[in-house]
Amino acid sequence: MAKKKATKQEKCCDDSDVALPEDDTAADLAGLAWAVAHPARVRIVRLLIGRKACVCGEIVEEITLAQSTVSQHLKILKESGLIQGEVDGPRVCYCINRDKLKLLKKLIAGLK
Amino acid sequence: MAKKKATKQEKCCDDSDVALPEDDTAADLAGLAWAVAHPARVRIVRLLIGRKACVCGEIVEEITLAQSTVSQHLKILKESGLIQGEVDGPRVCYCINRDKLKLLKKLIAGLK
DNA sequence: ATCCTTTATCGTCGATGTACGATAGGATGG
DNA sequence: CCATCCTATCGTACATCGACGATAAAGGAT
Repeated sequence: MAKKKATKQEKCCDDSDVALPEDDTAADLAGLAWAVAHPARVRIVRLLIGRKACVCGEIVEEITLAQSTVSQHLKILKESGLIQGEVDGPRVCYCINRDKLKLLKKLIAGLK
Repeated sequence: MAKKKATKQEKCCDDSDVALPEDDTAADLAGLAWAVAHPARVRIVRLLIGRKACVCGEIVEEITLAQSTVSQHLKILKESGLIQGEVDGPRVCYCINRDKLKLLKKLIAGLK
């Protein structure tokens, strides 16, 4: 039962035994991809990339969502490590974590 | 009330008015990112990149999940456009959509 | 001390994701 | 035609997301 007789196809499915390389990065990539897997979060990330940093309130103005919803998205982004929040008096100043962004790019670019 | 007295910070938050460029791509990026936002799907994508193509059954063997679950992940990947399935007799042969993969890479790399 | 501003968290609701077993559908082989 | 193999889909259960309003918490400002 090891070899099929190739009834009609010859075109499909090579049997090369590609061991999946470093499977732990799958979770890393999934986590970072998940962070940008929502349009609002993509917009936030782009906004933060465009500026050096940005106060939460400004983000809420840009994104047409309730403040609490934006806050949740910020939390998700923060948990992924893609952004960082720094308390600045009564406000919170968010900025991109360039290293994480670089890692995301590397992992995506490494898909080959 | 337009300017704050800068009580203690000077370091934070530039006010440059960066209009978010092409917001429609946010949804595209979110959709593609969503496709790889799960470890199992990352593994599937990598598997399909490593080989030219792969039958569903082989994928099920590689991924330690029930066949029905793998089938669902394949469906999600197919809906994102990242992979394509071609019926090949009783089997289904999956392969990467290189164009979509390229688009994903482009969108991620364009995050700057 | 009190008010106001800013942000995070809570509670809720509906929708969706993730996982599984069971089952149906389609194609091949005997 | 019937049995078998492969895959998709269904049904279910639980967890989580995504959205909102309301509220709490923390830090100025008066």
